[in-house]
Amino acid sequence: MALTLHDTLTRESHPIQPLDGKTLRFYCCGPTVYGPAHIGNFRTFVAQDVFRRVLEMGGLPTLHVRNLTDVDDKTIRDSQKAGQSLTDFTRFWTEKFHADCAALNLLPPHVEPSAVEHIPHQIRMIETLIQRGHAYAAPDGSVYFKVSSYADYGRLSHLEDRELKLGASTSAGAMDSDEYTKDSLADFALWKARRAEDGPNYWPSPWGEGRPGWHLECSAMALEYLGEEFDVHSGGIDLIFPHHENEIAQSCCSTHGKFAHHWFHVTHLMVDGGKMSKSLGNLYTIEDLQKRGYHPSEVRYVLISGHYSAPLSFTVHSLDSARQALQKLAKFDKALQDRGCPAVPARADLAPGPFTDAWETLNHDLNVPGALGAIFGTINKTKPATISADEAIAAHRGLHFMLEAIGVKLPPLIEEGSVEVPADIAELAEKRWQAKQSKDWAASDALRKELEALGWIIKDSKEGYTVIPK
RNA sequence: GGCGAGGUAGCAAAGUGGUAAUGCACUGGUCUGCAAAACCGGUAUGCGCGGGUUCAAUUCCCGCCCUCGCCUCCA
Repeated sequence: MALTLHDTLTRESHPIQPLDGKTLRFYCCGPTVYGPAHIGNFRTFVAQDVFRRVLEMGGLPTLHVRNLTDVDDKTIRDSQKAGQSLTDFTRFWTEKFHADCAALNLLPPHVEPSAVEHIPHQIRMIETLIQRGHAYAAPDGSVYFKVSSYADYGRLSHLEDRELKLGASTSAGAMDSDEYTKDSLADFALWKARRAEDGPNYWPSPWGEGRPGWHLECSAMALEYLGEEFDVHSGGIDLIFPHHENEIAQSCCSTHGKFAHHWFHVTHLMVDGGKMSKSLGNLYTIEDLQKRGYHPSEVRYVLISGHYSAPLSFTVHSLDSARQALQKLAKFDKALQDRGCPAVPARADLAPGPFTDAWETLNHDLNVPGALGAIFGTINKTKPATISADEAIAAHRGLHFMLEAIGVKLPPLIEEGSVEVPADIAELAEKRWQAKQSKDWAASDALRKELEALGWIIKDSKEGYTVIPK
């Protein structure tokens, strides 16, 4: 079964088939490591992770490249502010990013190149662009890409004649002092001349000391690890313009290839009805949510619960909903284990089985929410206690096939003593048990209500009771 | 102004030219001293608004309203 995926460039869905017939090669724009990534950033990385998992579960090997932007205005500025070397500063945030990725059950990319370690590659690309007449050095030592030299500029974003529209934007960027030496406002920097405020962060180049522009690193590293043409390029929807447009221009003008054949863009996570952003202060990190008692697996579940192409409304409450949904999955798994299924089925045994409709839905433009609906549909009509042993095994393997495809790890069941009960709650619960034993129903019920008001539920059995959070 | 996405039950969110998945929440029943869990059932005559095409539209077409994103370095 081939995955079909919408392509930003053609605005149509296409089956995903590897250009080389063997391995699906794709590039994802990675994080700028100058602070903690927020869950909006992670929506994109999670969607890319699902993309990769679906291909691999479908039997297609992948080559996944995702860069680290560890040299740019923000990393340089904030490392200096922190009094650290750029290397130490970006290493710290890279490690934090990796920890968050692991917590979210993201598969590590096969290659994770660092921009600062590929400056020679970027310089080589600039030299080629200058030789071919697509770039020029300005008097101050910066180098710019000449947008007018590339006829197809704007094809991805459908933004053309951009200069005519300048002024419509409220951004102050265009007036930045950086931009003074450009021939045209549309031109963008390939190499930025050293500035005093960059401190020790500059590198030698044929045009003087400086550092690479942001857009260039992705073109250079994609070329290095994926070649002149590769299958899919992905990122957040806001990168379409100018970042991806610029990448296309740089790559197509410096090589003989067509660069990425398919563009996969993920729409933003919405919070408070708008885009989550640092400047608006409505930004959540994984750590923020962990402090509020949520597990990253619950965050992942929320992030995949909307289709990647549509805005997804995030609320803290949605994490509670995710927790219950995950419990439902875990309970189904437990019921199948009670029928003799292994805790973790062998990967080689995984097959969609009774979850085939969910698998088909997932392969239709990565429809995770639709697939989740189909998964629960199958669960609701599959009664572990009454089906045959073979059916139980098939259901178990199918469930785990789907969980692997969407990257969901089952949580421990809440009833299994995974939550610590505070001493005062335990004491109240014991008092209620005593009241119940002496058949003092009034006192027993009063204590139950009291505990419930405190957020705890008593679950009685013949031998005793357990206390679980509400 | 240009380009793009979206408006489906309390919340979230799929979907389709043939009469609305799923999760959470809520709720009725069985069970239980009462609960919980489990199981059985219920909860949008309706899919932003107004027209049109059609035997049939939430799904196609036209117009309109609203929300959101991008328009130079934001996933």
